[in-house]
Amino acid sequence: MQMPEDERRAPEGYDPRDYDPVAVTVDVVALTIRDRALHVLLVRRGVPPFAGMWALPGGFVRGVRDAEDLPEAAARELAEETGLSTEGALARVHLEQLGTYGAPGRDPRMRVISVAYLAFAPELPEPRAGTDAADAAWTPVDALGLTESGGQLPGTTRRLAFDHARILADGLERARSKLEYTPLATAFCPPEFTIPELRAVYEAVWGEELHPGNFHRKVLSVPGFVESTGQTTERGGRRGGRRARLYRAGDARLLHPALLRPSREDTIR
Amino acid sequence: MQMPEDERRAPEGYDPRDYDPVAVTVDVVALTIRDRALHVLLVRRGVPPFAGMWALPGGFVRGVRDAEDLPEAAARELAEETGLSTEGALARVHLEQLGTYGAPGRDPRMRVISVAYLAFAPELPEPRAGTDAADAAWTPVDALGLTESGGQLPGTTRRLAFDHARILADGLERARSKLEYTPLATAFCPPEFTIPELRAVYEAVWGEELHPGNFHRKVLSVPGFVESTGQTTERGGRRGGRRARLYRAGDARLLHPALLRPSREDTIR
DNA sequence: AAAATAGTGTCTTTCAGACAGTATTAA
DNA sequence: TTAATACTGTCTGAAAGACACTATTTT
Repeated sequence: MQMPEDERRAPEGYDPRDYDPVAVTVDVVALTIRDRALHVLLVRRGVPPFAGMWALPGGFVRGVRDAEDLPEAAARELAEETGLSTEGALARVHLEQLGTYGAPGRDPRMRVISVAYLAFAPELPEPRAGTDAADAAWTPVDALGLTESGGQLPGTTRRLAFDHARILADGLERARSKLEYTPLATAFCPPEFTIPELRAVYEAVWGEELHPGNFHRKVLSVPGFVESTGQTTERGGRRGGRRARLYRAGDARLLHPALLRPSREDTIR
Repeated sequence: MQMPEDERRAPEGYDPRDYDPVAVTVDVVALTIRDRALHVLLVRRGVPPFAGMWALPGGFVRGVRDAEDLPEAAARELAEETGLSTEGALARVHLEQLGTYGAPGRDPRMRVISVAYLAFAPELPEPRAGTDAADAAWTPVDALGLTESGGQLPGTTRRLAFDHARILADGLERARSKLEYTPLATAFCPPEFTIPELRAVYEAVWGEELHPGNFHRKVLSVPGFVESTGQTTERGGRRGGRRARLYRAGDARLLHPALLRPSREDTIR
C-alpha cells in the first residue's frame, strides 16, 4: 500500500517529509537515427559531481506545486533539452517508461529514485547548448563503448555520469526488442518513408545488415505495419537505382508474425 | 540528471525536503497457481482511504536510515506479508520490476510515486492475517473482474484500492507475455515438475486450454527449457493414466523458438 | 553501357497446429 | 476392462532465409 500515513509504520498525521527523504527525478533515453547510425541525446554536466561528464537529460518531478504526471515530466525534460515544443515536433515522438533506478549511492549526495523514459524520435535538430546544460548533443551510441553489464569500455572518451551507462544499455536493449514485436521502427521515420529507409532503422538499431529483398517482402506481408501512399520518391538512389515507393505507418500495434532478429542463438542461454 | 541540488532549479545546498515532497513506495503483484487457477496476493485495508477494500502488498522504501535497494524493498514487503523469510522459500521466487505509477491524485492525501514489482512464485502457504494488515489472502484473479482499461467490472465484490486494478492488469499482461518468450513458467513450479504441470501453468496464466500433445513436443524441442531428471511421478493421474516424467528448469534464459499464445489475431490492432 | 538500388519469384527448411495413434496407469 | 492421462508419429500449411531474377534509375 502506498499510504503516506501508513498505519503499519507511522501514526496518523505522520509526514514522510520528516522521516525518510527521497528525491524523484525523470531521465530520458532519447534515440534517433542520424547518418544511418543510432544516436542518443546527452547533456554535459557543468558542476560536480561528475562535472565534465555526459548524462541523460532529466530533472526533478514537480511533485506538489504544478504537480505533473511522470510522462509529462519526461516530455518536458525532452522539450527543454531539444528546444522543441511538446505540441509541435515532439508530439510525434514515441515515449514509454523504461524502468526505475533507485540503488542507494547511485547519487553520491543523497537518495534519488530516477524514473527512466525511452523516446523514439525521427531526425531532430541539433539541441541548443547553453540554455539548461553546459552542452548538449546527439551522440552516436557506438562511440560510448557500452558493455552489457552497464559499464563503458576503458578508453571511451565520453564518460557517462551516475548509472546512466546502465540505463542507456537497458534502453537500447528495449529498443532492439521493441522493433521485433511492434511497428515502432516507424517512429524513427518521417510521416512518409520508404521500405529501404525503414530497413535502415532496423539495421542501425540492431547493428546488423538485413537482406533487402526478404525484408521488403516481410514488411509488406505483416498486416497493418505500413500502408501505401501511392507515391514514390522524387529521385532514385544517389549512385543510381530505382525510385522507391512511399508508405505511411499502418494501424497495427503489434507485428504478427514478428520480425525477429537474426543470429540470437548465441545470446539466448 | 537526478541531482538533488540540481544547478538548474535549485541553488547549492538546497534540500528537496523543503521543496516538493514526494513519497516513494513499492507495491508487489505476487502471482501463484493454486487449484489450477492464477491467484494474486492481496491485503485488506483497515483504515481510510479505501478502508475495507483490497490492495497489493507494499509500503515505503527505506530511503536513508537502513537505505535499501528497490528489489530489496519489494522482497521485504513480500516476506512481511507471506510470513516467509527472504532467504528460505522466497529465494526461489522470481522478482522483476513492473513499472512505476505516479499520477497526481492516485493517493488522495499526497503525492506518492509507487514502484511496482512482479513476483512469480510456486504454491506458497496461506498468508498470515493480522500481523501487518487487517487481512491477507491469495485471491483468484478471475474473481476480480479486471478490465483491460485498468478498472473492475461492476458487481465485483472485492474492490481494489488506489490504481491497483491498473497495476494488476499490467502485471497480468506482463506475465502472459513473459511466458511466451522466457522459461519463467518454471518459476511457478516446484523444483521438479512434469510437462502436464507446466502446461497447467500456461493454461492458468493464458486462460485457455492447450493441446497436450503439441505442448509436450514443443517444450522438449526448445533447447534449455527443461532438463530431464530421469525420474517419474510416484502415481499416475487421479482417475487413471500413465505416470509422468519429472523435469527441472533448464539453463535457457529465452525460449527459441518462442511459445506463442494462440488466437491473438483479434487483439493486435 | 555499367553500376546501383528497388522490388519479385521460387525453393528449402523449420515449425505450429491438427489429428491419430501407442503406452501406461487408476478405478 | 474401461477410462483417463502421458507421450509419439505424421501430415499440412505458414513463414523465414537463401538466392536468383526483373525493373528502374543515376552516372
